[in-house]
Amino acid sequence: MTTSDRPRGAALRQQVLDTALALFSQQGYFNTSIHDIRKEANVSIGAIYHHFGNKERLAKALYDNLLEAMAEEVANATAPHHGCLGQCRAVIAVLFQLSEQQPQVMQFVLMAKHREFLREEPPICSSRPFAAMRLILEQGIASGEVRNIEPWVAATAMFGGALRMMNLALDGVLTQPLDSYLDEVVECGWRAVQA
Amino acid sequence: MTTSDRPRGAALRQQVLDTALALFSQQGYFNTSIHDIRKEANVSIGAIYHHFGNKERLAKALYDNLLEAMAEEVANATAPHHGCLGQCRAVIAVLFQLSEQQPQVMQFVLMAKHREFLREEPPICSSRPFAAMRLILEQGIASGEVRNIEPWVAATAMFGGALRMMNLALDGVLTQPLDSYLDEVVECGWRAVQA
DNA sequence: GTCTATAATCCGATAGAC
DNA sequence: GTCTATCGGATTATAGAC
Repeated sequence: MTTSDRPRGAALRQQVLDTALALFSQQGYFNTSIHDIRKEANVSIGAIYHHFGNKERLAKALYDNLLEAMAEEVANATAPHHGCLGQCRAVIAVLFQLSEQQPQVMQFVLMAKHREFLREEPPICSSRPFAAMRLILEQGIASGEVRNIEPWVAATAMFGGALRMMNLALDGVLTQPLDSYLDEVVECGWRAVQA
Repeated sequence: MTTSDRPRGAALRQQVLDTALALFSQQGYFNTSIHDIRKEANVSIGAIYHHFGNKERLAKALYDNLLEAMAEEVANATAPHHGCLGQCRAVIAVLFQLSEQQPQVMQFVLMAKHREFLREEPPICSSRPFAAMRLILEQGIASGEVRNIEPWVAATAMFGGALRMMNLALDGVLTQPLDSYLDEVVECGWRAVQA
């Protein structure tokens, strides 16, 4: 305890990111001070500012990392599938899994209002994973698997229910694990858009 | 200008609420100081604290007022309808209208993360309008109009797409007015759940 | 009820030693 | 790179006159 268990270098940087994620997702960005992070991560204020410059850039680094990782997960999940339904199901399945296994990540990446603290950030619907989801529906329309409706409507119809279920799960409203609803949620989304 | 155009009494109170809504919805709760509200509303700090006690109670008063009003709008919209589809359509129609006519209200009531600044507030999905939406689907299941699926799944499938479309509209992503998507959105939601 | 002036606190960020 | 100590500023809230 006394003899500096403190991380250093890259490990320190990661420790700060992990702690920031935990606190931001639990309390929100504005309810979390740099001092809170310093204390919880067992590092110094100076180290945090050395690595990240300021509080907003810390949040941005965290957001970029996690969003990119999520985009990768989504891309990997859909890769094996070629049909529109299969891809949609894979996306929802991986999002549900992430919501259960890394709820803090989903809370921070999908449910937070980033634009309140990351002033220059575009809306999340234009980010990589969401663009991928919209593209899947556009391709489904092109191939005739999906009805010929407005692409935004198709994407929100297919995934809107799933996203709201994730919201409920993260808010602790659901009694059953999210995975147990997967089949029904996919079925509903697909019925909404299928040709 | 000089001779005190300032509101007083109940008018002052409402002026503060209106200004708080505008600033909270545009900048977020934490990016808005009491002094910002004081300045924009053309009232004194003392008056604000006299009427509301503190910043959080101001936000709570605003939230309660607007949520209650929205619940009323939803209730009034559904009242003339008896079938499940008609009620669902009426709910989405009124939510779309409110999103266009009072975007700040929808931004603050539906899209903000209240629990970050209203610590004791339950999740919004348990609020009156959302409970009403879920009830409509439960009744639809009971009457056989809706497939026999988990009520949460049914409610999120029916309304999740519409809520995401509202999100897109409020983020300025959509080019067309929200109303123009109404038919397709309702159609998708209903296909998702209909028996 | 409304006002101004100010108190008390907290926070983000920096300085400078090591 | 990491640390501690501290600064400057902003914010919430209060005090007390009117």
